[in-house]
Amino acid sequence: MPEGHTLHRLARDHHAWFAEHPLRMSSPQGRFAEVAELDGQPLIAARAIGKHLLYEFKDAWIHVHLGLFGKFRVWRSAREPRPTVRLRIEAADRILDLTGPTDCSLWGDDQVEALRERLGPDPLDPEATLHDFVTSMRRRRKAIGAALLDQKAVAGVGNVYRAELLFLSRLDPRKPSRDLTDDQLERLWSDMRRLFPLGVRTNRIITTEAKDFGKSPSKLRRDERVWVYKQASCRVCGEAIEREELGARTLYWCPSCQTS
DNA sequence: CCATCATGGATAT
DNA sequence: TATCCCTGATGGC
Repeated sequence: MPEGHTLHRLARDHHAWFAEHPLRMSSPQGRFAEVAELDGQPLIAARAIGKHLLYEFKDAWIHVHLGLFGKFRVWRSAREPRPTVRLRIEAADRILDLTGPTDCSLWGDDQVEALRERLGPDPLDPEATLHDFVTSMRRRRKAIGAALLDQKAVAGVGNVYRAELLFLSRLDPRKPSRDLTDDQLERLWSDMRRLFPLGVRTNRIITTEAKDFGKSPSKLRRDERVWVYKQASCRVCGEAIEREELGARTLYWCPSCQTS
């Protein structure tokens, strides 16, 4: 679940549910007990940058990073938290439980600023530009397949979108990032600008065209939503999809189509 | 019941 | 590059 679109969707929902409400804040598991210091304060805003989620309060932030396992659950009536719940946010009509995040600690403005500086352009940030992206990608010495996962290069891309973006551009994942043409970088950026908002709206990663299946995007089966990620054979040429480690994650790609 | 796997990333070496 | 962390769904026995 957690690529950039997930965090932006969470920020949107949590903002709608909780902003300006005084909230109960607790950490039943105890690992991030410090969040209870904000108990009773109103949430000013919830927002996402790349794969990071930030809750803004008057004098502090809560920073959430889901990692691979982090998950939110929402309840509409009272219930005991499971013992693994690391953050519980409670308003009058809703309870939000967070399990398994790598982080949900209290942050100051300086840490938030450092995070912003550390991350590359986020395609879901309206102020990010193609120029930012091109400049950033041209600075990398890595293969494009590794650079897309590097949050300092571009923020929010995860293993699924990486595979799909490379396929949509028919790019060889091993091509050095800095050797991509202007057109190739522009295609990557415009695909992210197009697909990530769709991911936020549907809460799913969809890179195929729903109309090709005669369905609405939300009706697509899991295997219809993507071109290559965890697929056995290529939708376009029928060749076997390869899987190999690149950038410390399993990359899925079509060696016969992705030669640019 | 147990092993395996997962859309991530920090840190040590 | 290797190691570690965090949870829970799944599938094989």
